[in-house]
Amino acid sequence: MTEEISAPCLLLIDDDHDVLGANARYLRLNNYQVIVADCAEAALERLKEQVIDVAVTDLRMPGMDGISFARKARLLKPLLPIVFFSGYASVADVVEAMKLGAVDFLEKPVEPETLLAKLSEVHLTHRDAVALQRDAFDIADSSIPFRQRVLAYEKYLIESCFLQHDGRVACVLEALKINRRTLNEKMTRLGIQRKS
Amino acid sequence: MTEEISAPCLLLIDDDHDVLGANARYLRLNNYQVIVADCAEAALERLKEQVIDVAVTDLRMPGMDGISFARKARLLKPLLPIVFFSGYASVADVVEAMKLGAVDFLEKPVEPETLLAKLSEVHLTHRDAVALQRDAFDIADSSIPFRQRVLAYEKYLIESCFLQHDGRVACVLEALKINRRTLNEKMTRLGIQRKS
DNA sequence: CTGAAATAGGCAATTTCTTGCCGAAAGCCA
DNA sequence: TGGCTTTCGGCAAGAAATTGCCTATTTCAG
Repeated sequence: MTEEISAPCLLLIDDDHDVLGANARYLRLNNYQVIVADCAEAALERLKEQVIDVAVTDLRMPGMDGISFARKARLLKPLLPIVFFSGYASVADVVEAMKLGAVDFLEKPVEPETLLAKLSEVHLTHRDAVALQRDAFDIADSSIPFRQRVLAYEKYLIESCFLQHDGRVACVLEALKINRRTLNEKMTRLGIQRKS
Repeated sequence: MTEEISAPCLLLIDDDHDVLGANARYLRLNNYQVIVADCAEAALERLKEQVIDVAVTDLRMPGMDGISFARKARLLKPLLPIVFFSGYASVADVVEAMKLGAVDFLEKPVEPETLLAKLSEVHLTHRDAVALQRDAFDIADSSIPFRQRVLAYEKYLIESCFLQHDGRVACVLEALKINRRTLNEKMTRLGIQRKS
């Protein structure tokens, strides 16, 4: 397993100090290392100076809003998972946020339990097919080397094939018309784990 | 330039026949080749048998809804740009749709002009992805061997990189971080011709 | 037309990938 | 438990890809 055991580092952004404090406390109790910021500007500073695994931000804040924050954050950390929450989000807001690569958009009031559940989901799925597809297919980022992209694509092909065939190796071999040893080799090389 | 002059092929899905017909007419007048489907099931059939550049679907439909459609469509065509529209979308709906790779989510009523504008935007930003799909995925109803797919992907990567860099080999080498000899070898093997 | 810069390709050494063979481990059902 | 099926991995030969070196060809500005 390549699971990291260390506490994931979370950047929590909310202009409401009470909510911010309460959520931070709850998450700290649940094995998160939480960094708080009460505005987007401060959050960007934290982002520059620390290694952050995931950011959770309010949409509407005085000063810079969540969308603008995400836009700037993307420049700093292209792959940072960002979770939004807001009480009065329009469809356009949500679309914009998701286009900026938000992993989810929660509606206020956000129960700490919900947030926690969401975070562990993020932790689990972020490396999954979606991220892979991004590596393999995102033309916008032209800075990814050829080899890396091809490998990401191979990984995506194999993983999606496993998904489609319910994890049966034999079926995958048949579908991809690939030698079993080759598949095994590639899975080892690409770090693909079979999940039941 | 390999610009295609042919009309982009659009798959329009809506269970309301009146709206469907009206939009289809309008788009056809504006140089789109429009294929209509009044339910998701029919749309999937069209997707299997035809080369589609972009799909536009209602969210709420009797039978399979837009989200389920997108989920299945993704398996067939990983890169198909899908535009959703709906009158009463919840935040969760929009999030789900965007996670499935929707390029946008419009709110009903959708003015034909808005849709048209959105489509040309999609056409601009997804030109490359659509090209890849043609080369690497349209042939692929999952029965295409692994190796063949990877080669198609490599070919796409190289060709699109040449497009982006105006045919300059040196720039392509730099962008893909690849050895010149390797690039030449691959181009020979993959049958890639440089065009000025 | 001329020379510099960019690009292509032959050759060969080296590296990497593929894959058959065989035995072992894991999972499953009666 | 015992046998059957599925999957995995070490080993090694063979196949394919990578890449440096050197030279030929093409392109382009002056």
